[in-house]
Amino acid sequence: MVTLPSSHSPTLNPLYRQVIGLVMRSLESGEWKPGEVIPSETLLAARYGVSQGTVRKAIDELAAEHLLVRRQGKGTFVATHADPRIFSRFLRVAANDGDLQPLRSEPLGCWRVKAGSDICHALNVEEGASVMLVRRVVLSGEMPAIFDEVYLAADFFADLTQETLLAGDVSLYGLYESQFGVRVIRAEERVRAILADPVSARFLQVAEGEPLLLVERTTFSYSDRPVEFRRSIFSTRHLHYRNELV
Amino acid sequence: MVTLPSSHSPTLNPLYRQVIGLVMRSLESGEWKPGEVIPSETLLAARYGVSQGTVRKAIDELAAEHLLVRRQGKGTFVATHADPRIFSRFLRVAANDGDLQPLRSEPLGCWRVKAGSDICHALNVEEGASVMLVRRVVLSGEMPAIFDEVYLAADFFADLTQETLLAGDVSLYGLYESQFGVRVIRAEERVRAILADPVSARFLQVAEGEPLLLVERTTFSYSDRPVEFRRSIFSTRHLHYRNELV
DNA sequence: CAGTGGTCTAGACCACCTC
DNA sequence: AGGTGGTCTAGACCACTGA
Repeated sequence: MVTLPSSHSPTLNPLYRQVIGLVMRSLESGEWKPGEVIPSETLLAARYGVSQGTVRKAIDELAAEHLLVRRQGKGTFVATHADPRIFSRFLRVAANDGDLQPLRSEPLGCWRVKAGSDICHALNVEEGASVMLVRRVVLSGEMPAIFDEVYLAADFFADLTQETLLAGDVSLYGLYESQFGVRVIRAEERVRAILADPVSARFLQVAEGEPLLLVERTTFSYSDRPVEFRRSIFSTRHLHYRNELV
Repeated sequence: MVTLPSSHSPTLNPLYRQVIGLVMRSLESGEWKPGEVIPSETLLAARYGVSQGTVRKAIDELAAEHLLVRRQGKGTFVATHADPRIFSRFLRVAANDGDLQPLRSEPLGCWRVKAGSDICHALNVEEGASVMLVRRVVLSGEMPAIFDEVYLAADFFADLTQETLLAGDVSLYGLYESQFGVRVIRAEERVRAILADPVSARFLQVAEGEPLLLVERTTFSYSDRPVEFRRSIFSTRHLHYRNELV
C-alpha cells in the first residue's frame, strides 16, 4: 500500500478507500472485464499489502454500488448488463395492471448526425460534433410501447450499424459492453409531460395531442464519463414510470 | 442473544440480522425517537450480548437504509425528517434551469372523506373507510408549482386540522413525526402524463389541456405500514421529475 | 476436498466531539 | 480526559461451490 498502515502518517485517506481506488482502476483499465471473476479477497490483500478485512470492506462498498457482485463459494464478479437483474434496475417502466408484457426492441435506424447543443452538452463533446443517433420502438407484446431516440458519442460508437442492433437485446447496455467495451454504471433521468407530436404519435399509434411521458436519460461510465443521451417517450395509458424512495 | 454465538447451533440467522431486528423493534416501539441518540455501540453490544463489531455491522446496514445516522464523536441518531437532507431525498422535483426557488406550502383545506377503493387499497384500510384528505398548493417563489391531494388513514390522523398544517413545513413528514408519532421511512411512486382538468388548471394557473405530470406516491412507515397516499400534479414547463439510477 | 465468500470476535489505535 | 464512531488487523469458524 502507498500509505503506511497506522503507527505514523496521519492517514490522509483510509486504507480501504485507497483499495477501492485501486480496484476501480483495474475495472476501468479492463484488467477485469464484465462478468469475470476478480481475484479472491486473500489474493487482493496480498497484492495490496493490506489485511483481508480491509479488502472486504472495500469490496463491500463496490458491491453496494453494484459495480461488483459477490457470490458465496464462487468469488466476486464484475457486474454486467448481461445479468437480467441489472437490466431491471435500469428499467423504470411498469404496467398499470401489474404484469408487464415481454419487451422486444425494434430498431428503426442508425445514423451519424450533427447533434444539437443540448445533446453535445450532455455527452460532453464540443458543440456541433457528430454523434450516432439510434431510433427504435420497444414493443410490449405486439403493441408499440416506447419510442426511443438514443445519442452516442461518435468516437466510441462510430461503427455501430442497424445490423448490430438487430442482434442485440432490449437493453442496449449489454451491447455497449460486448461490442464497444463501454460499461454503463449510472444514469440520471429527467421526466416531463408532453403532447404527442406527429412523429411520436405515429410510432406509438396514439392520437396527436395525447399526453405522453418524456424521459430524458444521461448515462455514465466509470469516472463519470457520459456515454449516452436518450429520449424515451411513451403513453401512460397502460404503462407508468415507477420509482422507490428510501 | 437468542442464538448461541458459534460453536454449536447451525446459526439460523446471522447474529447481526438479529441485532438489526432488535434495534428495529426499539425504533418501532418509540423507545428511541426521531432525532434522538441511541445507546453507543459498546452499550448495545453489552445489552445484546454480542461483540461491538457485530453491533457495528447491524448499525452499518440501518444507516445505509437511512433509518439511523452516524455522527463521529457524537453518537448514532434516529433519522428524522426534521433534517433537511432527508427532505431533499424525498423531493424529486427540480427546476429545468437548475436553481429551484424556495418552496412554500399553502394548505387549501383538510376534510374527513370517504375514500375511493383505489385509495383504500393503497392505505390498506377496508373499502369505504373514511380518511383524511389534505389539499394544498406548493408555491415556488410566488408561482403555484405543485397541486397536492394527500390521503391519510383516519385512525392515525383524525385530529389533523388546517391550523396544524399552517404551522408545518413544506414537508408534511416532519409533522407526522412530531404531531402523530408516525415515522415515514420509504415511498413508492408511479408517474404518469395527464391533461390539465379544470380543477388542477385553476390551482396551477395553466390552461386546460396542458400536459401535466401526475405523481402518485404511497408512503410507508416501519413494518411496511402504509401511511399516506398522495397525488401530486405539476406542469413540467419550469420543473421536472428527477431520478438517479445506480 | 480445497477454495471462496460470510460471520463473529477481540484488541489496537485514530479522529472527532464535549466538558 | 474521556466518550463516541472510524479504521485496521489477525484469527477462528461457518456455508456454499465445484472438482
